[in-house]
Amino acid sequence: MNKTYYITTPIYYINDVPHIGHAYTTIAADIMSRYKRLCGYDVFFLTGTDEHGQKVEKAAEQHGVSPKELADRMVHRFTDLWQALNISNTGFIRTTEERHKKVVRHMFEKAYENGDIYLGEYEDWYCVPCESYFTDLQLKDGLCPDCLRKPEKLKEESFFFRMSKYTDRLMRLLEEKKDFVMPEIRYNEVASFVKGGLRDLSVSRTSFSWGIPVPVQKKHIIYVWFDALTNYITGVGFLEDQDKFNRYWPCDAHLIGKDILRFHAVYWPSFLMSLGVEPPKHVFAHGWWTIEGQKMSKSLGNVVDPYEIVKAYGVDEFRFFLFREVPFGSDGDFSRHAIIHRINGDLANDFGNLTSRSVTMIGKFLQGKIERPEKKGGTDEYVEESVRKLVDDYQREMEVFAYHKALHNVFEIISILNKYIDSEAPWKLSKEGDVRIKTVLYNIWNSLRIVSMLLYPFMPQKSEVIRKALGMGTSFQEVLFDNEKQFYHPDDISRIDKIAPIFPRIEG
RNA sequence: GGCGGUGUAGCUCAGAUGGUUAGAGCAUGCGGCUCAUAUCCGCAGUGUCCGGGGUUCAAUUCCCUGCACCGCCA
Repeated sequence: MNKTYYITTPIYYINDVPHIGHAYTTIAADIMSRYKRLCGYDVFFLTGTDEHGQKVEKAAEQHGVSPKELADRMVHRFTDLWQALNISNTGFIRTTEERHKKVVRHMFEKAYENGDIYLGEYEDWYCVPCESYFTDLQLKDGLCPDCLRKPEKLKEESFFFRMSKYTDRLMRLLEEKKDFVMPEIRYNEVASFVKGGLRDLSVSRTSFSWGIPVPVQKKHIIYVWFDALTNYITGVGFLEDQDKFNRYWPCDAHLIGKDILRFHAVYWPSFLMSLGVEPPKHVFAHGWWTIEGQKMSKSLGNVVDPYEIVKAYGVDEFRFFLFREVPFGSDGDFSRHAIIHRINGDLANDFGNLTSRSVTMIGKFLQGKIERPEKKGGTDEYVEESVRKLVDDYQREMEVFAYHKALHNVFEIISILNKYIDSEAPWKLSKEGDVRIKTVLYNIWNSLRIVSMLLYPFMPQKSEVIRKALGMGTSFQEVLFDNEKQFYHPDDISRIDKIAPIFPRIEG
């Protein structure tokens, strides 16, 4: 394998309780990873946890343990969830790991040698729960604009990164690569931000100690972004395994929420420029979920626990819903009603029922075998051509993270198949002893096999079940998209027959 | 305050270098089939395409302006 693909999620703050937002980004990355593997890529998929900072330090104090102990305890909340959600990450990084600290120190030293780091003084308002600094102007009636709690006034010595120096180079990067930031609306935001000129960035703090000390002056702790973002190069072996690093870097895509766009699209590339490392190819910022029409917040108590959704509706159903319901990149609303509606409409009625009726007919009319077509007629040609075209469209959309459009194409195929069955009425062909029934069921079988592959990145488990129901002995993990998207006659499949509903309707 | 976005059927949205009856899904009503998970298929709709003005033979689509909502920045 010589084609590689490297995709990341942000590293999640270890102190957070994982919610639908964390799940969303991670599933999105998993979908692309699985899709790229199908296409024959050697995929590196990195996620992890950000474990430094004042909040962890304070929480540890409260629990009477060391910050590292606390982190060790908390990290399972994420790793367990990724297992429950069927996340196929190939790497997991924690910022407390030695390999990471080494890279952060190296990056700092390099920048220092370049003259990109200097000692200055930092004065601002700091909100502890949000771990964010605000200027006077940003405060809302003297309170933190995010959480409306009272911030602390801080004035301290701090190291600064000379980001201002990189304004022009970033501008050039943006002009040369219009898809550096996706979707377009986010690109525009970043471009206008950079155009306004970049200010130097405070990259150290003396107000807490849980973090990576500045190499030249240990009382300073390297501050969040200079530490956290670095994980993306640590995770693929920077300084440790140069071959691996060269193999995967530059990263194909950093998937993030829109709230951390600036850090990824502006700070991170400028850090890399200072280090003399290529910037990533794409940064994709997605939107936010509201819950039952309301903003998700701890105080409202409406934070959605992904485990509960999975328990209530199923992993694949949840994964599917997130990307079928809303264009990837836009905001969306999660509601009980909406997910049930999707499951019943798209999965049970359209797709599940199509699968059921198809395998039953193959069992009943062809004794569970797929025969070679002998005669064409009706809309046979149309179906095959449509599938071919829609598969191409699907691939085009997947390439640009337009998951919703990709899924739209899949459901277009499903709709065509339901109509095809209706118009060709295999039960009638069977009764009349028309050999074209072989052709019709051959087309349905092939189309369905292809559809299950197209849905595999979104619903890995259910797709395998369907593949098996279609008599296939191999799993999607051993299959190549380009081979599998063809219509072919299978000669070594097991007998196909009626199966229990794969997506039962949810009543009530 | 600066920059950008959005406003189209009951709901969610698509759309047209300006040109015959403006589309899809869902929801609603009626009809059909029986292979299928009371599933599927067909038919039927309804729209001041945000308001106002302009350009044009012709604008919902272009321009200006107003209103509403949203995002980024200060």
